[in-house]
Amino acid sequence: MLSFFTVDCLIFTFHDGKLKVLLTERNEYPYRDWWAMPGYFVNKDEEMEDAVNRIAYEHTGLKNIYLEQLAALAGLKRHPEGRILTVAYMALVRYDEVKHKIKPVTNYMRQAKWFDVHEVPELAFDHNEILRLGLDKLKRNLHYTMAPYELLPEKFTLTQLQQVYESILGETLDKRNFRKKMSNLGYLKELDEFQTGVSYRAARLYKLDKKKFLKLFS
Amino acid sequence: MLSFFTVDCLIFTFHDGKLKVLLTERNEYPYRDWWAMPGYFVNKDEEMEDAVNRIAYEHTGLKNIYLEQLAALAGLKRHPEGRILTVAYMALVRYDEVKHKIKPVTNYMRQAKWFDVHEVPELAFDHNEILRLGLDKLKRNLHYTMAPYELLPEKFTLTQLQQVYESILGETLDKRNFRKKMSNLGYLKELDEFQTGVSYRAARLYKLDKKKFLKLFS
DNA sequence: AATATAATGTGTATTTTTTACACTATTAAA
DNA sequence: TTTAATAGTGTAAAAAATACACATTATATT
Repeated sequence: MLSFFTVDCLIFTFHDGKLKVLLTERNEYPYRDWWAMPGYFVNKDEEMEDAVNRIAYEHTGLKNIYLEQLAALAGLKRHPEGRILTVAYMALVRYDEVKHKIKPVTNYMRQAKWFDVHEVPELAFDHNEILRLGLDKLKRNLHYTMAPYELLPEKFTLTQLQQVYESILGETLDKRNFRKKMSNLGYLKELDEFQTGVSYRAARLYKLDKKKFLKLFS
Repeated sequence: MLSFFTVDCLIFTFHDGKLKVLLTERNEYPYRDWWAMPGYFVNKDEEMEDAVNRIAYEHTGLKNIYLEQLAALAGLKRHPEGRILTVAYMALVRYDEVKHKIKPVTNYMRQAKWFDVHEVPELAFDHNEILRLGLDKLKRNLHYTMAPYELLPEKFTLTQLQQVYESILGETLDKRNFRKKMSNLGYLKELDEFQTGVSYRAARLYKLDKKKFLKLFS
């Protein structure tokens, strides 16, 4: 009737045209030296979401990030010392906002690293399964949620947006059809600004019109 | 770091053209006399899913039912005595298979009753919110899951199937278009059997071809 | 036997959405 | 000025979704 209680958090971002997930190298029994998703015990008087935000903050320096609950896992055999119930979340963050080179504030992990979601090694506990759940949920809800815009900078190009879609769906999309559809949806604001620092034609920047988006999906 | 640990289970079925949910009247502090979804503590050495199955069995007499996890809720203020983490599930059962008039095997509840999902009173704890989650998930996943066929008898009429869709979507559908689409999907087996016991033209019975369904959605 | 009742079962035309497909324009660097 | 790299654009065909109404059939009633 009583159980240990942890939260784990998949932290996704988008960088270099690819969907990435932040993993940490464990420094503690069990699964010492294995890669795992960030996670830890929920404090006695702490709300579960606050615990997730705390853990995400420790790894990214960001507060008030986008969170979705994925699942509760409570298998008696998850942990050698008995049941440790964990509630898994996924967080979406903008790569350009992340404070990199955060020094580990705890000693239960050594380093954190962004992995391409399709190049993830075998992880501690059931974390590969949780990653699958996260990717599935992203994919299933892609068309109804702001997820793509939580992964991208506030101002983004249509090519970047298409790459987000492609990396979540795991398939390539036709450029003309993609742009036609996005512009028909009507919730992208075309800006009078352009990409800078590229050595080829600069693409126009867009941003999400949240009001129109929400009007459409609620 | 330790928390009490319960499971709660929305049990849905379909009867008389309507989607129903099983609720119980509590006989215990807190929320004594309130209606609530079935749920109880998970035993120390019991898997979480086994606990859900146990609770569903106590209320329906059915084993091996269709279950989906909805969410974990762990608010510090859910329960006056402190945090009680609950993992909410939904179960789908066939009304014709349910053992009705099950006598309460426990004394923490008085009676159980099927409610039309749109005529549910104010419930104990956060159970109205969980019901919303369940209905939302049913709706969102309607087209990819076997949910409609878990709610209907094994052999069903197209009208019944359409009623399931309508009650989950909360809108009426065009009969001819619905039938055209279902038959195009190709996973319904048309049987040479007909409804009995009706005082009007008997409708043809169908059943789900699980193999074809799974081939399509995995 | 005739009639009333209640639900079953069926087709077509229109609109909307999705798909397939290739070249010119622009910018910066070499 | 040439090269390299990506941006940006339209049309035709196919598929899917929508709107819409009546004849058929089984039973119950008179």
